Amino acid sequence: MAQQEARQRRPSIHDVASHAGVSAATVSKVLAGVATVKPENAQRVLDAVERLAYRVDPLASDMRRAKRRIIGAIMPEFESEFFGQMVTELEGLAEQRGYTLVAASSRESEAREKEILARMHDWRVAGVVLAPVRNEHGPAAAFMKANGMTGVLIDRVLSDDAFDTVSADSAAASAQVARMLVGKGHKHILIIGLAEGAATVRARLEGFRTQALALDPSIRIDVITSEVSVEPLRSSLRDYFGRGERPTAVYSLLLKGTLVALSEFRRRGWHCPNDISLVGFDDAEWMQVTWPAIAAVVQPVRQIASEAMNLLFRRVEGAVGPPTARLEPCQVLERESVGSPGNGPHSGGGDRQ
Amino acid sequence: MAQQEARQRRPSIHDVASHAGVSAATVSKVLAGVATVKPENAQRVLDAVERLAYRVDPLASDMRRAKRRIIGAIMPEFESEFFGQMVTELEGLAEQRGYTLVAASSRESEAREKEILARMHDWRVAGVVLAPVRNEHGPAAAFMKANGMTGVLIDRVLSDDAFDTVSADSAAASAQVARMLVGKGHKHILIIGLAEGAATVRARLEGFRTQALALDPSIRIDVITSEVSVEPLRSSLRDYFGRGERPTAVYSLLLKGTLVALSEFRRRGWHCPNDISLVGFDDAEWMQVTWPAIAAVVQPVRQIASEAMNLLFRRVEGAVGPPTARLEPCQVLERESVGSPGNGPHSGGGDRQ
DNA sequence: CAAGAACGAAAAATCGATTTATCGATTAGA
DNA sequence: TCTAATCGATAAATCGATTTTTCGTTCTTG
Repeated sequence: MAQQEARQRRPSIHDVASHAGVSAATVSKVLAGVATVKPENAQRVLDAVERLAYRVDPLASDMRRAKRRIIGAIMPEFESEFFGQMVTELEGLAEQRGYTLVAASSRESEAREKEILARMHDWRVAGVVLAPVRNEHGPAAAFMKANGMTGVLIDRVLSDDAFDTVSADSAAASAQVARMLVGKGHKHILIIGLAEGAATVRARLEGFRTQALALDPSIRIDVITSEVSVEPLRSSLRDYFGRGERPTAVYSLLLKGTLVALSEFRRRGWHCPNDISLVGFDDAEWMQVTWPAIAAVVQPVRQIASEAMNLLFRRVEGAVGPPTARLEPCQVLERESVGSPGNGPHSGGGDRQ
Repeated sequence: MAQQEARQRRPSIHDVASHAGVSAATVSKVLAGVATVKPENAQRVLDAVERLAYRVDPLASDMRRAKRRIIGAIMPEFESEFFGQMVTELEGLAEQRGYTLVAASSRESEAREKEILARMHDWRVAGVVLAPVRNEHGPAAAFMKANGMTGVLIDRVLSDDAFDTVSADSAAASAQVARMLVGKGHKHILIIGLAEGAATVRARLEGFRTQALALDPSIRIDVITSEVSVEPLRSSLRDYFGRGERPTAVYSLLLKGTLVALSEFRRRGWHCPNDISLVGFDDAEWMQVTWPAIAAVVQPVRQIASEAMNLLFRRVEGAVGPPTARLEPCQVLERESVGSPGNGPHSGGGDRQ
């Protein structure tokens, strides 16, 4: 009977206190490592904790303090490798500091983003890592500002006047892609992307354009973007190729664009890199096992996550001062999907590494 | 000053009460929709709630009840599409019921899995959706049992004597793959997988073997598995091909195996499906844009998630009775990576759809 | 030896809600 | 008319911790 009861209800701090013959306050102090406890009593508390298998209730523990030991994370999606890794990293980092990470997906919707933020505000999270759907000027960031929440913005942001930001150095990476493509002799390059109204996309675009034109002013750069989803992008691309445009290389500013480009190449029977070269922003595991392997810009997920958490906890602990805007360097992987133009179309598939 | 204070401290139920000229208990009742409140007072409460922009603190609200409105989800990883989608689905489902989902990654470690579970127990979660690293007999499930937690096991499980289970019907899907491959005339098939000690893997293996042998008793089925990680699998596969084994088709029991197989094919310059056919368990977006598109078994993520949550909440609400073991049907996508054997090796790369 | 500092621990207040017990006023029944 | 039942609302207990306040000893020190 007693056993069953013990199995049912978790022991509280008072159970430990009575078993140890001290008050609840003393138990709390021992567990918090406060020195003003007689060693003898401390030992008895520890024994009782051991015997009852007592563990503090984080929810009750968080009740009293204004900032709870919870960190919120909002990602546009969980399905991609990038955000999946990001959540994993953030989770580990929060855990290391004794915090619990609550992650939610905005599913690429700004309305949902704001709702999630409101829920997290209800939970009185100590801080939020927000990867906005569009950019730092969305309603979510405004909500955070209006409610005095502490947070860090990552990924699709450049800089903000209220929050620290951390993102990949898109412009530098794009410039490197430009050097690679122009260096290979490409003179007509197509860039595809989802505009998202995002400063990041513009940075990628301008980073590329500036560098490419600096290297070769006569270069032709076409741009196809879509405001909303990937499907319009797909049809625009189809139209573009349909009316006879023949760039020798395509640079996709985002992963989904890379998939779209590949599937359009498929439709037309074009092979990389003989018929056309391809580079994509964002790496994925499959890109190195396909034939050809796809050249990609690798975003420094770990660095972004770690830097974001550092900045966030600095603010959580009360640091003041103007917000910082960090850019973490990317790595550009040159793989088989990039070659020199003019090898002639359909020159056979025998190009191995 | 007062404004700043108001901006700093969130209004509590007592603030609402005093603004409405009633007691906190009345506010609580109005918000809970209890009928024993004078309409006039209810209106005043609602007005005060509106004016102060009051929102219930879920943490305080959950304090009193034994089961909090939190659902825990433990996945082996977040990086793959399958588990990413799974978390997204579970999150939405929990949200619909007014619960908060706390997701954590066990990072393929049983030790971590148990630790996470202990943390969730500390949080007094109402229930847990656990996708175990190995199977239903691991230490995590034992912990749940020992502590009387309510939960549902998904994915790498078949059935359990304590918890409801939901997983894809691996055996049936594998049988379908067998019909596909045998029907195409394959007589020497290699199966690769990570054993994981998992009943699911065995189900996939046996489902295939049974069906294949039933259709053609003379068929040769080789099996390569690795207990721990993918790297041993890769070297085993390399050895296998190295010593001259030439199956005409490979069936990978898991996504990572599909990637390994593809990269080995690459190394040897083999093309699908002319040199060898390939089918993988688990679909991914990229599989339909590569050349060739990779045939795959699609797991019914939404159905698994939805069924798991239904079962879980039934238990949370107190349903008793023997645990059920659900198997959700998969879909097998026959794509270009599967062909008939004997088209001869290296017959050129011109095989388009 | 008495007054005060120092120490350790218990008692009580607190966090923000929910729920139970209590209480006052109105209405019904005898 | 007096008691009992009913209704609506408030006060108080509760959840499980933490933190502040209070209190009783012991140890100094003048």
